Amino acid sequence: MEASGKQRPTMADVAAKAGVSRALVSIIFRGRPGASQETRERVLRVADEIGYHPDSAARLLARGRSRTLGVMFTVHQTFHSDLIAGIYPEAERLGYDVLLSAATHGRGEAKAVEALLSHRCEAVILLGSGAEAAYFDELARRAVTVSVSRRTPQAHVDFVHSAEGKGVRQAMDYLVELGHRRIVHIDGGRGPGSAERRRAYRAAMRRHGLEAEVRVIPGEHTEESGIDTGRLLLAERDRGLPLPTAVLAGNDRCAWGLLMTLTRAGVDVPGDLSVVGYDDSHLSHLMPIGLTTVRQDAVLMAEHAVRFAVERLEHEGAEPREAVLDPKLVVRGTSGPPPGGSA
Amino acid sequence: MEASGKQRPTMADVAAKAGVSRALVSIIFRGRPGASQETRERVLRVADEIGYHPDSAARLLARGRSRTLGVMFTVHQTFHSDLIAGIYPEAERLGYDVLLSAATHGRGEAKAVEALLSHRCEAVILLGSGAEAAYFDELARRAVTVSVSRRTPQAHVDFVHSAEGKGVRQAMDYLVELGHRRIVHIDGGRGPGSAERRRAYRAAMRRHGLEAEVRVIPGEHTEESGIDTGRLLLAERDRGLPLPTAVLAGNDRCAWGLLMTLTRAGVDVPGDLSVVGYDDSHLSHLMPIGLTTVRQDAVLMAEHAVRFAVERLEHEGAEPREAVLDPKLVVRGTSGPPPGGSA
DNA sequence: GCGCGCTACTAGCGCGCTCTAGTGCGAGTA
DNA sequence: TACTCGCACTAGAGCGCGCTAGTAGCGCGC
Repeated sequence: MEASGKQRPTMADVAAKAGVSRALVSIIFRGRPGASQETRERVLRVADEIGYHPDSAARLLARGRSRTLGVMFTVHQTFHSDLIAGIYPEAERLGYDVLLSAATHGRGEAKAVEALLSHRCEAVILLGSGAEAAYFDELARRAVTVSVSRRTPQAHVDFVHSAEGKGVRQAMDYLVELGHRRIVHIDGGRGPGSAERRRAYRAAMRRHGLEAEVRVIPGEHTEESGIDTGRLLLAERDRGLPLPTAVLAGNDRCAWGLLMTLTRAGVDVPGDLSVVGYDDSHLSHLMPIGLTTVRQDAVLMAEHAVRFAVERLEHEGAEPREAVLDPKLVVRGTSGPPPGGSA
Repeated sequence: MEASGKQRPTMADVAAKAGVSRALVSIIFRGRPGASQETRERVLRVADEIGYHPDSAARLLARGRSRTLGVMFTVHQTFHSDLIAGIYPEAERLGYDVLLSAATHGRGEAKAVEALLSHRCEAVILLGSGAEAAYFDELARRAVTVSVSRRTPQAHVDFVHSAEGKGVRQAMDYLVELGHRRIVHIDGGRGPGSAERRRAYRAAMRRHGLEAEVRVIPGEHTEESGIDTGRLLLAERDRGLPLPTAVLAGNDRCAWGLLMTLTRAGVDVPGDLSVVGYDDSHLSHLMPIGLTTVRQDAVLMAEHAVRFAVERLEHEGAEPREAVLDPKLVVRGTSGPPPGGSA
């Protein structure tokens, strides 16, 4: 057990010790027919004894295919964690390996993706990528590419996202029905889905005859953004302006920041103001009074993404596809009728 | 651009097109001396033209060393995100690649680690592992192993963690000095560092002559745990029992859940009750009034972990080491004097 | 002219595995 | 007996690289 004498045993070691050929060991480890039951058991036992574990790198090099999916995600994006949790089981079910690479501050998406590609991922699944169509296309030339959440219609890759419009519409209809009129939207800037959500918000307001009340506050998909907006609204209130009666946040993280800020300042949610999020990331049902939010089913989205990738890999020449999942409004504790029964 | 004609170009392609040998291309891509400036530029240009990118799998197989660090983390653990963000730059600085593998519900640590190992990671960095000493030892035989946050003294691996005792002591001294006496601790169950924190809490209470007030509420390092505790305390209050004046949570996530629950129920933090977290994960300064917490410097911890791994890899036979970083109490908005000036 | 050192480059083996094209052998068939 | 067939197993090429041990060519000193 010296610190660094870690000579990994190889197939040849197993073969020698079991008194068979290397090829047979390979057959056995791949679970192919062509070995008798006894030999199979003996070889596996020997392998276990000497601590043999197959080497993916060599395996992956030897067969042309790597059967590996690369996933690019952004650190601290809670919804990405939900997606990752859904990707693993589906990939495993289909016999694929998963490699993760994170984009962080100082390590851009491109770098994260490059790492995946250089490890021979056959397909890349991008979670909430902020890249442009040209980049998607370039990527598509190198590997099967699936973009989750971010839709860039021009690009020649698979997309999985939810029908942002429908989600927003449900939320808006719900709020209006409760009597809200002063409904503000914090948008997600260049974040995935933001443009569609913003557009749907505007459309819904118009449809309900509330165009005069339309107000989009620029934001991001971060807690900071919600906090900033909270401060902004409180400052306005202190200057005598009325608070909105409902806020549709860009995503759950933003809603959360807003909620914290307002609640701490004594604003009663949902008594004084309703807050609706977007994503239904695992945080939202954790909030003590659950967050009313538009649910994107992370597991379903993850499964679609994996399946798209695998199908494109296994059936050559398939055209890129798009999965548009129906989001669903989940009413929890942060929403209710506006103060005074109507705005 | 057919969907799946992705024949990656190889070194041989570059060599042929540039009219040099494969070996020279290799030299150039490794940045070794032995090629003239012009040839270097020409080859790189050609490589770029045909879209050549080196293949890690082959590279890794060819040189014995993979120069790859594997990182096992748990999905949804915010602090792990902070650590990951710190690991990348340090690894890159030292010329190492990083592979991530997540443990999720249904995909245990062992599985996540196995994936890393099979991709030939030379070292494994475990973030907040819940494994036992025996597992660490077995792992240590297969690869250099560094455990972050979780300390298991018996095991023959490197450890990076913070001086839990010191951190808790600082927090407790601070609270007591403010006049708190009814200080409750929500522990982290089997979570990393919990045992030490619990012990330190008890010791501090005793040292301040408050053993009669010692109260440890069993918990976990999750938001749920904080929420549950919050409900428990509120229920007690409703039955006429006094609230504690301060709560030392197991980590920030737990503190957060508690904070949400209490705040929503109208408890004034820090007026009625102070809350202190642990970790200083990026959430804590995001809370509208920042969370008073014990700061573990994620970046520093990450750097230590990477350096430990690399040093063990490059200097054979080095003995396992332990880095104990000093945590530091960060006083923000969730703590203050107890109601009435003293408990 | 010769050996010397230096730079610029090449030949070819081997990393640990997969996979195609086999070989040997006993049972079944005519 | 001669043959085919199927099963259990093996030989060996090759995946894309890294790397050691070279070679070719050139300027230099004597």
